This record gives sequence, structure tokens and C-alpha cells, in this order.
Amino acid sequence: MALGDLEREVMAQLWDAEEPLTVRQVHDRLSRDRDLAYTTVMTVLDRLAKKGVVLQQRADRAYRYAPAQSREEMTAALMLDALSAAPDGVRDAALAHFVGRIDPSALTAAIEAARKGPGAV
Amino acid sequence: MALGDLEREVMAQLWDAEEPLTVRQVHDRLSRDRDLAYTTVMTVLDRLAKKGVVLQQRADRAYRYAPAQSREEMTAALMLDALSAAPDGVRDAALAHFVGRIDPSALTAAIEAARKGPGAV
DNA sequence: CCCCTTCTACGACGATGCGTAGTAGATACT
DNA sequence: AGTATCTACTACGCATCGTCGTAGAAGGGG
Repeated sequence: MALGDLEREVMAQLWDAEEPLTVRQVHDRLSRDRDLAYTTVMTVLDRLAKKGVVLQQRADRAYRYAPAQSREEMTAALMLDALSAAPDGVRDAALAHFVGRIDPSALTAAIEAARKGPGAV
Repeated sequence: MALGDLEREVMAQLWDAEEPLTVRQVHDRLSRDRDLAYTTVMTVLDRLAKKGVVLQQRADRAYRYAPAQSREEMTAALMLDALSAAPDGVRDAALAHFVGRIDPSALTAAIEAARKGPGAV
């Protein structure tokens, strides 16, 4: 699921927040940098919810929005999508190209972390 | 650079071909499955050229189109894009998530292949 | 009880991207 | 000369996205 620029900014706020946010809270945080209408933020959050990338839950009067996945999970999923787009015979070579382009120490650290168990950063 | 469905189909033909193709050649190959106007294929190839993902070179009368990158390179680049979209502090964890989700033997093979030298599949 | 604030629901508009294709004009083969 | 081939340019419909307005529900303060 590809996101637009503003959608990504909103996701960044939700990920930074470690707690579900209301439309108003997201709007306030974005308003430090940009000048957006309250309803713009609402529309974006609504679209993100319809796409399934954020979860919507009622609390008191207002909805609270939380990311459906952690930023790490979504990033990993996007990488997997890119890899899966290649046909079978190409994946190994593509993976080798990818591996050759990232920092080897970061890779070994990632392998170690993954070995210790998923989710254990 | 995100590609549309038809754009991806055209790229698949160019990648399969191991040789630059004319519009007509691409059109013929696609016509085995689909019913597309010649000019549709031309438009798509032109847009791909403008995006820089295919190279356009004159030969005789007709243009020949070739992928600017191999399928492996482009796939790896897209994976890197996805990874780079995450902020610094998240990349390591995202990479660990990714590593945890792919076949370990494919990963070690990829590391081995990458170690031997870029491009040596 | 009425007004003001706060939310959500829904619609809308302009820009852009993409699939799709037609027409016009150049060029070459017959 | 006529026909086939190829590029150039334009265009249309649809979906997505950034952007916002209006309407309506719902609660708090005078």
C-alpha cells in the first residue's frame, strides 16, 4: 500500500507517539511545521484507516488512531513486497544485490537480532 | 519510481529479451496475452524513457528500448528505497525484521554471492 | 434551555499518474 | 503514387491524494 507525502507525515506522528492520538493531537503536532486544516488531517486519518494502516478506536467522543504495524514491520513488509515483485529466478540475485549494498556490520547485527527472536530489537 | 501494471508488464518483456526491443516487438509479445493498441505500447515506453527506467536509442528508423537497470538492480534499489524511508534509528530494527522474514539459506547464499563480488550471481 | 465548541460524516475540487488510444506527419518500400 | 511503419502530440476517463467546506450530532457553560 503506497502512501502519499502527507499520509507519511501523519504516520510518522503516530509512530512517534507511542500512544493512540486523536485528530486534534495529530493536527496540533503537524501544525508546528505546516498550516493544515483540521479536516484535512481528519480526511487523511480516515483514508489511512480505510487502507488498514491505522486502527481507529473510540475513546470518549473522539476517535483515537494508532498504527496497525510498527514502523519496523511496515518497512520490512515494503522491502519484502519489492523483493516479491521479481519473478522466482531473479529473487536470489536481487537479494545478493541488496546485500551487497548495505553496511555489512548492520547486516550481521540484523541477523543476530533476528536470530535472537522476532521483535527483539 | 513506482510503476503501473502495464508499465511493469512492458519492463518484464524488456528484461526477458536480453536485447533492446522496438515498440513493435514489445507490442507483438504483449499481444500474445492482451489486446493492446500499438500506440498504447508506444506511450508506455515513452513514459518509461522519460522516467529514466528504460533507455531509448535510435537504430534504423525505429527506436530500440532497453532497461536502464537489470531486474536485480532495480529490485534491490526498491528494497533500499523502502529501507531508507525509515528514519535512522529504525533502520536496524527494520532490517532485522526483514531478515527474520526471508529464507535463511537464501540469505546466506546471497551474502556469499555478494561477497564474491557484485554482479556475480 | 440556548449557545459555543468539538467531533464526525460526507462531499467536493484540482492536480497528477496511468491505461488507453486516435490523429498527424515523416519516411520508406513497392 | 499508394501503402505500411514509425514517431510526435493530444486526449479522455479513472483513481489517488492533498486540501478543505458544510452539515449535523453531542456535550459544557451561562
